[in-house]
Amino acid sequence: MHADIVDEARRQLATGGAASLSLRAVARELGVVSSAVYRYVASRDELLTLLIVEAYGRLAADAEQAQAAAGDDPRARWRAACGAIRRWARAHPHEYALLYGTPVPGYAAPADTIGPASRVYETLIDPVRRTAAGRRAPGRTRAVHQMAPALTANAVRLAVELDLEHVDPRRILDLLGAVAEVFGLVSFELFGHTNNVVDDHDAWFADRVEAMADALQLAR
Amino acid sequence: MHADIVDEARRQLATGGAASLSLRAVARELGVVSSAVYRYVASRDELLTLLIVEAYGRLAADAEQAQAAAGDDPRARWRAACGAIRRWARAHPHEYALLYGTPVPGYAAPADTIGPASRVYETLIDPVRRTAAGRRAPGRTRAVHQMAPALTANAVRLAVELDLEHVDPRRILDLLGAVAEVFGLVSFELFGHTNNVVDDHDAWFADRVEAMADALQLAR
DNA sequence: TGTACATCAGTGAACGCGCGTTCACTGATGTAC
DNA sequence: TGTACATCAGTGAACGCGCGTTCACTGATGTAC
Repeated sequence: MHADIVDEARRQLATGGAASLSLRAVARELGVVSSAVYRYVASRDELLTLLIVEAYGRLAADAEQAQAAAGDDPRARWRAACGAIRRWARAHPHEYALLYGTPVPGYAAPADTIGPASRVYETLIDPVRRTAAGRRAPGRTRAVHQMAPALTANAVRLAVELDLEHVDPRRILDLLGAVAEVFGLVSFELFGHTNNVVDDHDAWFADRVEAMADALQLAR
Repeated sequence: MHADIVDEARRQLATGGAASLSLRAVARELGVVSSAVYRYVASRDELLTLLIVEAYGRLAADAEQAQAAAGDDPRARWRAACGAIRRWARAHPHEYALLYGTPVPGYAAPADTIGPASRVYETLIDPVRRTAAGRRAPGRTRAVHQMAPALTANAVRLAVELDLEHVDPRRILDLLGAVAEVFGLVSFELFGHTNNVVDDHDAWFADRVEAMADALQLAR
């Protein structure tokens, strides 16, 4: 029953978005009186949290699976993760919006959502880690700007936490930027900001993924 | 009165987000009966459209003004536009979310919003245009991946439409990616995805802005 | 094999709330003669 | 200068809707003796 509730809630989320998800509607669809769902779920917010955690889990599972199928090449793994994220987002736009769009007003994401969210990022970090461990791409020394000391410290902290000890701080910041770009690209496409701008979104995304791989100097 | 309605609506938008904007609440706050606002506004959706158009206008005005104050240097103008966008977003998070976050469910943005939205992008395009017109940054020939023919066509079309005729198609696509990254960075920060990851958001954003300027080879 | 009891999933009614939108109306203002 | 009229901003009541949450309850199931 608990599972039925979450399933039905996900169905409604997929149809109308988080705003139009209601416990009453879930109960109605399940052929049960509205107060009955309170035996299984404490409140609407708790249900929302369940949906968020589950959505992160599904997205992460997709990305991980695609990445596993891509073999050992860092660049292939980067492509696989990016592609899986975009594919999942297009297949589940409202769930994507719940995770990466405007936060639901009045809803504060509890700590339970941090872990599942990290699993997604992990797939984007992986190719950089593998590049660092193995041989690097032919070193192109770019004339880059100076990095602020505070940023370097931040990058070093992340390197330790994310098991990227031997990665250049510069590249860790580039990776953060790339992550933001990946979700920026997907959000732009999904939320309609590229209408009349981009003709072929598949090609566009693929091109950007490759450009980011270049910028991150991922090994081929 | 019409102006009072829009003002009050914006106040409510700023407080609770688009979801909790109601005509009744606006009327209440204006000390007027709820049906009275219908003399000035046809529906909630129309009011929402007004707010969107106005928000784009304010954001664009901010960015343009900051850019004008930055002088002629393309890199300075890029920094100014990016900085102004982020500053505005942080000052008006709910309005930012209305423009670049999850689309309001059941609301279809009419064509009136395209123009104002473009004005914002224009400030990000400007530095590339100026770089192309003037001298370029020292040419670093990057070993980049092949571009799909369809994408080149797309880039050429955009070049014509955006008055970027003499800009390399490759750079036009890089610019699109940079635009996505700018809004991706701001959204990540605003929507809480960088908590416990980024320590100093000011420094982080500034660094990425510089990195994008490097990637776009903006003239200094 | 049969009775007494506990468990607990689901009921039904209610509370109190807010919303968008319509519609016939009042009553003040300003204009025309 | 004074009356008749039109305009139109704002009223008040209503329609019909949906929501989250609480609470005392029924009645079927399964267990214990």
